[in-house]
Amino acid sequence: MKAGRITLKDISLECGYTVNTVSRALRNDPHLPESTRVLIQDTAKSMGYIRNSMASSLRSGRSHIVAVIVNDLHNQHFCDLLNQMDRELRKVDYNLMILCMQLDDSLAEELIHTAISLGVDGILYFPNFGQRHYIEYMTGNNMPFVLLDRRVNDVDADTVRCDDLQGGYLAGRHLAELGHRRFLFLSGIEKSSSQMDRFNGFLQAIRENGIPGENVRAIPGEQVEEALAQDNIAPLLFPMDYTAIVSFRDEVSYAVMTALYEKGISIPGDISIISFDNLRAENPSRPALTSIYTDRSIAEIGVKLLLERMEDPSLPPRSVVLPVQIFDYGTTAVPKGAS
Amino acid sequence: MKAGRITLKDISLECGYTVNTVSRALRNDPHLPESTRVLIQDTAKSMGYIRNSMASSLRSGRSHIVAVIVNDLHNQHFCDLLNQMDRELRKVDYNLMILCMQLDDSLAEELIHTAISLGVDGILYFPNFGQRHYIEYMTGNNMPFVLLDRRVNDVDADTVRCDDLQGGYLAGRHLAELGHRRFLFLSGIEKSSSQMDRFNGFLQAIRENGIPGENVRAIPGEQVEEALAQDNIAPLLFPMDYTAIVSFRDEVSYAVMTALYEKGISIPGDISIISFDNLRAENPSRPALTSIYTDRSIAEIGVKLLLERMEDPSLPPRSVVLPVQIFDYGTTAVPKGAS
DNA sequence: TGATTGTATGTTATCGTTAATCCATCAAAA
DNA sequence: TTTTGATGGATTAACGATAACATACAATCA
Repeated sequence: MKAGRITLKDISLECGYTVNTVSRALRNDPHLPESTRVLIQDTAKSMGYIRNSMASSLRSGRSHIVAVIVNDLHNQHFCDLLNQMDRELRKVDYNLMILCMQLDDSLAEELIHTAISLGVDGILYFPNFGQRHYIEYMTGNNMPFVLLDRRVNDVDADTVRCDDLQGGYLAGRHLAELGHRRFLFLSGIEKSSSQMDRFNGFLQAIRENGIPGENVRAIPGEQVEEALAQDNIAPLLFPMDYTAIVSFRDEVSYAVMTALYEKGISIPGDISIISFDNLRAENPSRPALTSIYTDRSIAEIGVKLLLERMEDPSLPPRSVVLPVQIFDYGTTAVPKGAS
Repeated sequence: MKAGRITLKDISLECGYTVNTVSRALRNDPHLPESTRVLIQDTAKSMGYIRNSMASSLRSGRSHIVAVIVNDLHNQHFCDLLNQMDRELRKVDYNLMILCMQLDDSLAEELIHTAISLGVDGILYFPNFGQRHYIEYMTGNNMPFVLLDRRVNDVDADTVRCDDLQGGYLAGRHLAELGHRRFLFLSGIEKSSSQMDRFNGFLQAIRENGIPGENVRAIPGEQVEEALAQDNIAPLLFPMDYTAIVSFRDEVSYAVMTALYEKGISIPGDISIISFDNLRAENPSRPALTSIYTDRSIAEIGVKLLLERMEDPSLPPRSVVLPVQIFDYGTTAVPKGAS
């Protein structure tokens, strides 16, 4: 019996072929005759051989690992996407490595650094705002990558994201058509392009319905996030000078719903609520919520673009904008007393 | 300018030291004089050097990666723990690689295989039931590992888990003392040791309070999970021959609460509900829920045990059982009409 | 003064795998 | 017969970093 890990050399000794031939057999090199290949593969299996990926990657230059860099794992929206990516990548024999920046934006560069150091073949990146610098870091190191969920201004790179402008528009039109005239808009983090687009789309829709922009009370994203973190979102909801709430992501909506329940305010009887993201599509354990989102294809398409980019770095940059839909799960209705 | 990645050799050429000296400088070898080290490090930095971890790991035998193998990422409980692990590991300059088995139990072996192949330094493993085989696979390959959240019968390995027996007991005692006599117990996946322990602890507590075991209607875990997946948990709740619900994990509890709300049944007015896991500890965006859990230390301690094991494989196996507490967030009360 | 120690480096040999070449052998084609 | 071309494989040289050992030179000590 051998001490450490079994290597190609051990197999080579065992079955009489050279290391090279063993290597090729285990990689299913078609130039080897069936019989040799089977013999070697069987021997390897019976000896409990496990390929040393580090050596393999070092030599071949490919690691078969894709890294995804995310903000954190507390957002179910992200987790769903990660799951889907993992599935997509596994299909084509890649591993997904999740690198999490723990809400600390400055970790992004370090994580990209780590990914490059580890020799991943590509990076899926959920950029926050103002991260051109990091993106140039990937470009400078010839690292294939795809931007997800958000576009980054003035950066010409592969991107997949939802049509946030349309999303905001749909939300606004839906509520306006129901008869709502005054709104509370709970923003996401300021300056993210998703945020801006959704807000602008929303404004456009209500204006088209003859509602002035002043009828929207918008709470800055920082305030919302802070309130959420402190489990104290109720103060943001008063005075109740509106009949409908639009919130930037489902997590916030759930917190709001809970706060309203506690005050005895009914949804959608007293207040309508609509939000973004696609929690519900993947996670049936949450209460239904009227929401605007696209399906999981953002993960699927992101992976697809990345694989293509890895294959051919000279491809022109592509940008995929996924259409969104409104899914009415019953948290919106005509405003009170207006039926 | 150089084409591919910068290597030690490039730095060596640039600053006149040998590759070896450069390598040592970048690893902060104390035998090098300050001046040389600083010079080399500065040169490396200005050239944009990024260490090739594959080559480094291959030679040194250490990858500075720890893998964690999880069921899936839909359970917020897991995601919280992962976040915490990541943080702990980053402190000591390790990377966490999350390998997800997509609810497909048979993937476990493949993922362990992958982890070994990638040369991770250790594995954090959330075992499901009946997985001695996989554990032996790690042992057989001299891979340091720690079992989390669940014990595996007859396996003598480092383990960290919550005291599920006590958890079940606390739940039972709490409800019995409030005056509840008939219960609905929504189980987790059958045969998991957590499940068994919680149920047994629960039974023990109510028996001590003079309540017969028949007063507990237990729904098998498979049925619960299936209902959850189909977003149709309501049928399990009828007939309503009980006044309190105990559910195996918070996700289920939320689904149940939603279902009850929809039927106009109030919590805790009509029905009390109590559950396990520690969602709330990390995620304030969920409604409060009377729940039994320990803190995030399961991640912290798991990482600690693993690091120790990696350092000294000859250590005797250790088993840490974390105490649990009941956190009463107001979803339990005296049964209706009993006050 | 010669021996010894220590400091600051250079040399050389791997780690395990894969890529690039090269070399037999044998059969079919010219 | 010689040429050509598959077969089936062996040889050799990397990939980039690190470990073990060696060396040169100065400082220290008996």
